[in-house]
Amino acid sequence: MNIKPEYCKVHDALSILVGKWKPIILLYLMSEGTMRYGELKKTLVGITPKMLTNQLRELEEEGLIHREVYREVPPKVEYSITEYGMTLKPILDSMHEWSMKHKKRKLKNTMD
Amino acid sequence: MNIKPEYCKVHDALSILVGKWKPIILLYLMSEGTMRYGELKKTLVGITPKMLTNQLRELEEEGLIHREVYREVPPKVEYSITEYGMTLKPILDSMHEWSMKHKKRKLKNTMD
DNA sequence: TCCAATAGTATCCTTTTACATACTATATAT
DNA sequence: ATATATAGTATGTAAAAGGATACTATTGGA
Repeated sequence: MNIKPEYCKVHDALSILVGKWKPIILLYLMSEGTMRYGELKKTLVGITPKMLTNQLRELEEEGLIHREVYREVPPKVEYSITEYGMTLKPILDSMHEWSMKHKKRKLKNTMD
Repeated sequence: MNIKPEYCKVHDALSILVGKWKPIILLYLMSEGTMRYGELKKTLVGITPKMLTNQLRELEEEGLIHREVYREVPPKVEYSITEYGMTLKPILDSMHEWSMKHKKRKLKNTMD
């Protein structure tokens, strides 16, 4: 265990999951296999196109998802989870399990 | 699995771990048991007093750590992990394990 | 009487995230 | 010729997170 946050191993895993929509995008792709841009946009209620593109690009840069472009008109782009992305599943699972067991939702969130 | 990030269970666990120094503070308290403010300050190289207090207060609000004030002069305050805080250990462990296995540190980070 | 030690506050500033809204390119079908 | 569908860009703003630096209260001991 080291001193600076960047040297903390936990920080490495955490940092690639941080982003308002990243975990949920990963979860969807993990369970759906493949989704088109528009499909994701419809699913992630409230996300702006800019934000969606941004989150997808960052996940892609990390090698967690794959972006497949079909050269058609109108355009078609499919996103899918990579094998590497799949390695995050145990982490997401442990968080999901923890939340189910322990998290009493806070008042400020009940209204959303 | 739901649509808005706040409804995603993973988000609950994630959100309480997010904060530049939170995971590392939790890890230290988990392994050391109890630490004084100044001890944490010395350990977390580069943290400002404001930031340290802020992170500690947020962890305390979540019930993850306990703050024990000794009414002495000079002041003495001890921080310790709570039982509830300890429930996060499996998550931190899974992240640590993942990082050890998979994370090839990126170039931009090697210089820090 | 003044200093040291501890656990913070107070203020101001910079950087990073996220949100809102409007706009674009292009082949096909009408 | 024009509208359509899709996957984005562009631009500007607001909110949250984090950083730098200086300051405070207390009191037992020199």
